[in-house]
Amino acid sequence: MNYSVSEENYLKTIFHLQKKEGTVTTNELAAELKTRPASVTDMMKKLKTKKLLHYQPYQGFRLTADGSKVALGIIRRHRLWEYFLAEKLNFTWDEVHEVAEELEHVSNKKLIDKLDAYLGYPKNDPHGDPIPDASGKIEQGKKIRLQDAPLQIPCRVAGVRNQSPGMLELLAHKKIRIGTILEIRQKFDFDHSLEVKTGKQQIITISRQLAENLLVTHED
Amino acid sequence: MNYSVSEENYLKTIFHLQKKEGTVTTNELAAELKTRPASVTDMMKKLKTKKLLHYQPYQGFRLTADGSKVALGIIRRHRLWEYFLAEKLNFTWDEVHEVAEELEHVSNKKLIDKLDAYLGYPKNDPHGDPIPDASGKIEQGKKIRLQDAPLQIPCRVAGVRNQSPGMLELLAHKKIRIGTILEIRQKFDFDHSLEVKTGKQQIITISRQLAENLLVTHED
DNA sequence: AACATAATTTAGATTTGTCTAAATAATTTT
DNA sequence: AAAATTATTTAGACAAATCTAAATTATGTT
Ligand SMILES: [Mn+2]
Ligand SMILES: [Mn+2]
Ligand SMILES: [Mn+2]
Ligand SMILES: [Mn+2]
Repeated sequence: MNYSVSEENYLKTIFHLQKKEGTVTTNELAAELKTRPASVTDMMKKLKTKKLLHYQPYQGFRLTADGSKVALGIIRRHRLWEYFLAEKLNFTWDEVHEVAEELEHVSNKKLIDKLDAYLGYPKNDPHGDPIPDASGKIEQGKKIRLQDAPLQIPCRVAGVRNQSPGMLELLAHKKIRIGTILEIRQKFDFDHSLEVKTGKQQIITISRQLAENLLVTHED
Repeated sequence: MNYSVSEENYLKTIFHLQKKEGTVTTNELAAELKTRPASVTDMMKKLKTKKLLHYQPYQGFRLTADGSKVALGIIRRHRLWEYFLAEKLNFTWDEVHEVAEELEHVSNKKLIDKLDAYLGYPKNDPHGDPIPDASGKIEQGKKIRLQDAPLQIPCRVAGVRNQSPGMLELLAHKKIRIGTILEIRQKFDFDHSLEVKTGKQQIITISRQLAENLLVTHED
């Protein structure tokens, strides 16, 4: 019932990767965790014997129901701490991830549930990602890329797919944050750039690269 | 500059033990950490090569200045988290230690300093122990007469009000020095004598005259 | 289908932290 | 001072997590 820091980091990363495609490969996971494929194989064998993973050699892997449950617990802790750091300790949203990466491994249930209550049961972390509740249930607001959002309909920035310093710098410059309301006025086929109206009625231009990495939900 | 959870637990425990007596022994430390003497010896060698410890085989050990500095950092984190848990998350004072035992190992300086600020720079943890500041300085409690110290609470001999030869002879005989830890077990109204437990777990009797002239501070 | 390339696994080594059992040193008792 | 006891260290082993290099399996190309 208790997992090592290393096991937890593997489980969480597999959970995220398998959302994008059904199944995760050895090299993919090694790249994401900055480790070697041989190390991944070793860990996959271990997680399989613990029944947290479906795995047959050369076939890729995905979490079992038990594995997903463990992963959701880690993600809950990670995102609650991110919220705490941003909301209570005044960390900026690009600083919180690194610290939460360590705090997430303190797995005392009472601590996390009390933290949740103290924070007022927040629904989303500072990056707009949903926070699983105490039972592991996660609210999926259907996030789409700004690029794919309909014209003339206001939507709300709910997350980013990329947290590179360059991206964050650009967002800061354009004054776009989680929660910012955007409405696409026009799409230009030539360079796939967008002309967008902000909540403050300013007209700005958003490049294809940025529009691909901005996640929005329907405003309501 | 970064230490493992295990190294940190050793450093912190040595710091606490060496306060009671100048030097710490292998068995003492093994008992406190619930490990084996052989494991302690292994770790002592490692901490010595890292220059955190003074250690010669069979001679016991104590922290170097560097080692104490690291230990104080761990104690600062531990006690700040204890304060947070009690004050903000409504943990009771007997629950906080166990959780802080894990949180103390998240050693991000910015996190701890921001937490400190958020909590309003508390001076003491929920057990009354002083919290070291960001530079590692620890506030020593004010000196009171042993006679006026609370029962069942360990305190530290910090001075004497009287330095007559007779007093010093008596102190030497009872093996009481500056730094000795004493805990009052019982106060007798008839003659105002005290039954006191020493740091070495010996039970001794201290007369009214002596108790009036011994100055102690709250431990730690 | 055969070959080349890429992905994955295996074999064997390393580091960290722990353990048991045996050897050695220090301390206490006689 | 010798013997007995206790404390400490050493030797050798093990589990966890990682690595490199080599072997194996899968995939893509001609
Ligand atoms: Mn992590
Ligand atoms: Mn996040
Ligand atoms: Mn600890
Ligand atoms: Mn405390």
